[in-house]
Amino acid sequence: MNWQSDLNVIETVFVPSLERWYEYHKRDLPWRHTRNPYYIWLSEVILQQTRVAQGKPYYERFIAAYPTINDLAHADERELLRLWQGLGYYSRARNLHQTARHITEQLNGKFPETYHELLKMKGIGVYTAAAIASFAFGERVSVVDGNVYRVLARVFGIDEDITTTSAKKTFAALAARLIQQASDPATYNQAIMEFGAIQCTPVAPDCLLCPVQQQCVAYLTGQQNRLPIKAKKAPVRNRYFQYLIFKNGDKIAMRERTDRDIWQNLYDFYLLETDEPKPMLRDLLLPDSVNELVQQGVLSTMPTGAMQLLSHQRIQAMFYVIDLPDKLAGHLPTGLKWYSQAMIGDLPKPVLIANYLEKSFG
DNA sequence: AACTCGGGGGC
DNA sequence: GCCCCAGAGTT
Repeated sequence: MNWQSDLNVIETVFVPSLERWYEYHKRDLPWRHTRNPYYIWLSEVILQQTRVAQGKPYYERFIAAYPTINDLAHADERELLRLWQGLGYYSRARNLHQTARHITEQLNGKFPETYHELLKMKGIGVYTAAAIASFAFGERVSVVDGNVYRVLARVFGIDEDITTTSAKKTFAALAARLIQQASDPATYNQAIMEFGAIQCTPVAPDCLLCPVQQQCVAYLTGQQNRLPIKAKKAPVRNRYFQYLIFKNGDKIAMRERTDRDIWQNLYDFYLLETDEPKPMLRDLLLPDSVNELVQQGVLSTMPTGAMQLLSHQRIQAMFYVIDLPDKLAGHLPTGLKWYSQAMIGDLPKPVLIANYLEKSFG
């Protein structure tokens, strides 16, 4: 079935229907009370792959901590990551910082105002560029996010796999055509996303009260639960982290993660990763220098375990606390540094580590 | 085109 | 369990 044959009929009904629906059903969200491109940008980056309910408190904290892009540009990166802690995808925070500096220093503080200029910024891709361009500057460019894929796939009965490049082109072309019908591009873009989030939900969409029910191919053919089509993701990778937590008095040894891996620029402890579970400290193959520290230290508490589920990894961690006498405090493995409890509170940490610290030392 | 990058919430 | 969330960058 070719959706293009029905497009002319549907599009003139679909767009105004969504705009009307939005006017009545839209949520009152803080970033909807501004056209300041800096605030819009901040909200959009926070909301990438993140639910509104999760991102909202972060948005409030960020605009309080960094009221202007100039403030963000001059922020301490560690403090910024600490504010971002728990949101995940930490490269978003690093790119945010980098782009704030770029705009402040290279662009003389002038925020890019067009879709194409916005796309050049680090951390601003096709979705975010379209969102800022339309919301802040009124440009007639269409956003295509997860909500839009779902709504369009259902209403227009598109059964291409949305993870493929060709499908992305199909949806982008359709969205670009639809927004030509919009009375206001910003309102329409927000409307279709809000509609996907509230009405045309992934599971159990509210078709009975849907304003475009009679225009929806999926509803009319009973395919709401089949569309959109999406290829399954690769299974999650299992990883086993053995953490050695060196203590000296009230100080704990931590290090910044700098490898090309998860949690870049966040802080954790001395880590030995193994390819299978190693619940016994004595089974760990440690470097000689580290092993010597372990031998001379005191295993001060029972080892504890924890699991952290990411979207693409399942991390099973063991935590071994080792008390070091003063005379060995200067012999930490490379990269580790001593931090007092108060200092650790200011360090950005993965949720796995923050939870552990809270439970064991909080 | 495929991989990688977090964490949480809903069912 | 499984899916998805106002995606982007790298390989």
